[in-house]
Amino acid sequence: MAESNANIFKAIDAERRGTSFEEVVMQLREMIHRGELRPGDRLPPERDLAKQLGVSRPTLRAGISSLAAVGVLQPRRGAGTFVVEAEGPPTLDSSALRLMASLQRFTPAEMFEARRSLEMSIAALAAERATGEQMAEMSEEITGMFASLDEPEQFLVHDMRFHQTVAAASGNRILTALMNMVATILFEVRSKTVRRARDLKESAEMHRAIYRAIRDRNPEAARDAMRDHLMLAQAAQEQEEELD
Amino acid sequence: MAESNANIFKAIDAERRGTSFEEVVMQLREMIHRGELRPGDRLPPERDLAKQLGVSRPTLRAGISSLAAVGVLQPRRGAGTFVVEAEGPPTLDSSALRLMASLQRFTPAEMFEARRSLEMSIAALAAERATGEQMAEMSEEITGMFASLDEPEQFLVHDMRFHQTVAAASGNRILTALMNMVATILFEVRSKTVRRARDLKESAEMHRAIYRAIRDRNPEAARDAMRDHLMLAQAAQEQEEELD
DNA sequence: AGATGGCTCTTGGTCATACCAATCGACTTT
DNA sequence: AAAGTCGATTGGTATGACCAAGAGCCATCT
Repeated sequence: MAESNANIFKAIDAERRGTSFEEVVMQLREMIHRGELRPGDRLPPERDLAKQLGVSRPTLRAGISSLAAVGVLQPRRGAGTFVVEAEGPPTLDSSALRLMASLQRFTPAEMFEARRSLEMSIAALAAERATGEQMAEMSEEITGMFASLDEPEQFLVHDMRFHQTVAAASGNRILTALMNMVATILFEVRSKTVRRARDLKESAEMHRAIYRAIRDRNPEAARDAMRDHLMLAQAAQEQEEELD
Repeated sequence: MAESNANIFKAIDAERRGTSFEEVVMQLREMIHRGELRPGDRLPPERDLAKQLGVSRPTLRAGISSLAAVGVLQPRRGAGTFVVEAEGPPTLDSSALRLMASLQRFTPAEMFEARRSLEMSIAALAAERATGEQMAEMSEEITGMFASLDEPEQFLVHDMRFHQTVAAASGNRILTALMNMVATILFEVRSKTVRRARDLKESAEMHRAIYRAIRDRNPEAARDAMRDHLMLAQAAQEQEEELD
């Protein structure tokens, strides 16, 4: 029969021809990859772009939604759709990881361990590469921690900034982005539990140990200090959760 | 004027009321987080779900597109939309990282370094936790490498499977997922360059060194062996690129 | 002349509706 | 009973319209 022939052809032709909207996503990605779209650029209006790509506006919008979901595009009503600015610390959208955590039932211990692995590597790299400026910034954040031992909220800000600075000093933006992904999720958990001021002084001391190791250009010591710090932080977190 | 009053109220009321389609995404995410939607589950038909959530079908579809973009939902035409099965190695969609690489101009050296950091941690963990079964699997893949020294394509398959097995043995699915993200992108680069058979034997030997360290429950040795292996792989890759 | 307010146009956000295409299942036929 | 067929279900796309929020222009007022 002719129909079975058609099926055969379909099977042969099974080069996974994506749906039309996947085609749009691919087109846009390639435009970005080829540098035709640079950070901060504005895309043509949806109506024009849809015509230009030969698809309907809803289809185009589905593609834009996908790219917006991964944090690459940023539509602003009335203004246009923009390629996201690559400013500040590189951040990958953590929603994907958060959803995967829900689906696969990741344990907090697993997440802490992942963060520890990332930050230990980052600390070691920072010890090799940190500039004087970055080290000064770390020092300032530690000073800020000691100055806010009785203001947990403020302390947390300095804490996060310190880790950001170390990550920047590592010179590896990918590790930085991955660390941010994991840290964001852990932070959401942490912000739910009451922050007790008890351990803050000890925490600040451990940050100082990390800083000293980096300042002394001692990667192994930096790695160990970071491990000690995060192990303690995890223990404190788990202790707090038991009390709820 | 009444209008300026309205503006004032608007400013006060600035509780960042997300767009309607973001509301949909949030609803779906919470359903997943609360366990109402489990891996493999099928969502209600779009027409029904749209009515249920009080939005139009295009809006709902935009939300589904977003979640599909991060690999959580998987629409199948004619069948329905499913929550993705959490089977096999955990894999986060790498498109986000790939796009970020384009936007921020990540260097290959940076990506190699990120992979190295991740896999060194993974190897150390695997040395502590690998089961006998997993070690046997590693051994088999190494055998496969030696058996395909003159078939680069086949060798590469065993290579990748070995690293997958080590990652699984690490017991940390987050690190595994992150490693896969980075490795996927590097693999895309690698598959473009011609694979020369010259170094395959040496590569296989280094894999064996990793395996032995894991078998001996020696985390430090495993970490070092993994570092040596990936450093050499990077050097070989860079050498090949010079020849193009 | 400069600043300020409002107006209008651009542009993303939403909706309703219709039709196409792939899949699945029940029914019919052999 | 097995296999093919047809129809219902369901995601994919298209058209067209309207709403809402910025942005920029212009007229008015100071």
